Amino acid sequence: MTNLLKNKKISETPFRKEVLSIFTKYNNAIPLSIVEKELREYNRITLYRTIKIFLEKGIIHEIIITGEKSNYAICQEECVTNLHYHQHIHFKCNRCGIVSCVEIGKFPAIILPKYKIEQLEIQATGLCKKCNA
Amino acid sequence: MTNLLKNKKISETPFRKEVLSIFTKYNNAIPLSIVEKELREYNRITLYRTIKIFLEKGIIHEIIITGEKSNYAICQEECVTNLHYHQHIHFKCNRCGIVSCVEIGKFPAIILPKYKIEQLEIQATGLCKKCNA
DNA sequence: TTATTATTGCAACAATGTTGCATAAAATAA
DNA sequence: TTATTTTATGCAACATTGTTGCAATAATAA
Repeated sequence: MTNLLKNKKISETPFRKEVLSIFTKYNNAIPLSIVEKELREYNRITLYRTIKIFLEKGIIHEIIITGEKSNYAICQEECVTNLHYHQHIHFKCNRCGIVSCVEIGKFPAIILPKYKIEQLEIQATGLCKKCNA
Repeated sequence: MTNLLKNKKISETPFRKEVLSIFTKYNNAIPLSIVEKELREYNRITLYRTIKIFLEKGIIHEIIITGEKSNYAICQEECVTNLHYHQHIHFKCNRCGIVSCVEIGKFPAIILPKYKIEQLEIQATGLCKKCNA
């Protein structure tokens, strides 16, 4: 995390640092609306561009659960730019509403005859650890 | 398919029949832009409302592959309204661009300790049957 | 055929996202 | 450190996507 921006070769500006710190603060995925609330003041356009470049550089990744707004979460180290081969599934809790990346022991092998699968994304909804307790 | 609209208890209008026939014509998922192209003329608002009610009534379902526009496909019979427990995965071909529902023999069992999984959605990208040949 | 109910299309708006360009700030070279 | 180059920011303006109230119209039920 120390100097993630420089590592990814993008300029370190106060705004980008602030947005990054918001993502690091949460350990689950968050929608843009939460980023906006955390920023005391911000420029809409700059925020869009910041999100865009963070996505491009593999700093964050986007999680779209059908019927929900986009959520964003910090990428783990194995997340190479533009090739998000997740070893986790994306989970949305129907009770608390939190979207998170859940590590999974062994990723299921899906075999489709004659197809070539390059990327796999698994999304689940239900009750999270806390809400299921 | 004969009288799907009446079965789902929504009025049968010329426009709805036309939109439905477009979805039936394709045997893969299609984005709104294709529906628009197939309709010689249409009202934007009515189309949105038609898609919305088709989704609500379980006539079509929405497929959102990260980074892509929404695609829509006719629901199979097992698709009960509001509870799309797919026995297929959603596949996007990186070469021809087509999004489709691919039937899968046995759905993988994903177990997350302490979580309760209610719905599972699996998305894959790669090369489809045709493009991989 | 008539009465009731639901759909359509218009106008107007709201939310979300993009682009060109001048200014300001950050990174790099001297 | 300063000067130069490169990149980011903010404004204005626009594009796309989706929504709502309401009057007119069409579909269904009686």
